[in-house]
Amino acid sequence: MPELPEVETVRRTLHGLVIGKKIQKVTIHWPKIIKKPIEIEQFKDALFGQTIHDVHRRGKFLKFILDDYVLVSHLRMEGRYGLFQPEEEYDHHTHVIFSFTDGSELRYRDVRKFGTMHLFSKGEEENELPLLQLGPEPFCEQFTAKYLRERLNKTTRKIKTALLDQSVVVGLGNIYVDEALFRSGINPERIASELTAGEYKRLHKEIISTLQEAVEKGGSTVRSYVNTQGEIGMFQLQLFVYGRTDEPCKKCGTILTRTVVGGRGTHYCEKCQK
DNA sequence: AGAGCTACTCGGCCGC
DNA sequence: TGCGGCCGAGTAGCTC
Repeated sequence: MPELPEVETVRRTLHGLVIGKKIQKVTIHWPKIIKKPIEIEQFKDALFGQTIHDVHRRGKFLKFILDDYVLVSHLRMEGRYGLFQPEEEYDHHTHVIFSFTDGSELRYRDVRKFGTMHLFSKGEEENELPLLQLGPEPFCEQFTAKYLRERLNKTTRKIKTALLDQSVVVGLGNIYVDEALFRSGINPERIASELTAGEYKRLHKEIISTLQEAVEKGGSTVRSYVNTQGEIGMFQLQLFVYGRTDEPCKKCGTILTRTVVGGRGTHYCEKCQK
């Protein structure tokens, strides 16, 4: 389940693989991945002859910057990209293939078929869904503790649910939201409006540092990798709480608790998080 | 009218 | 072995 650090790692790796490549053909095996334009022949026609000039990221979305278009791609839980040669075999989970004029192919594989692609004329993508209502990037100066507190101090939602809302701040998913709340000492079930200014300050700091450390590890120590399938992936990082139900807290030794918040499996320490 | 729910997408996987 | 239920990111559409 790629969140901001994983998507950023994929972006950096993709950048080195596909910049300058010109699309000669697009093959689509599962049309429902393509959300815009609805008519996939239009999608293919638009991409024919387009060169990939850059790969950007907005929240958990990848943006392929082409001559006249921007391809916005979301990996959802299991979407993966990989660069291949045409003679390499692919399985039935490979749904979209971009064939380049140099003979290589960028393939999109997605076991659950949840991923999406939207094609926009250049410049229109930020003004339409799915990018339109995204909140600030966690590393931009617009994302301050004051912003976070003012954005959430009237909501009755639980803090975890609010932080997963991409219109508040982009990039957090189920793993890093649990990690950031642990590091902040805040119980995920707390009502967002009931957090103190001090807690918002701590939370803001830990959201940034949790994501920043993961990006740094994805980019250096841990590194992105290309698996045996030739796909870009990332090694799992050291986590404090996510997926550690019934294991001891790394700070206090208390056995970690699992609950469900907003329909999401939630991992936390009852002693460290108040 | 804005906020907050629920359904929906999908298939691997788990438990009965 | 077969089957129903679960999981999850984001959006549409609903309710209040």
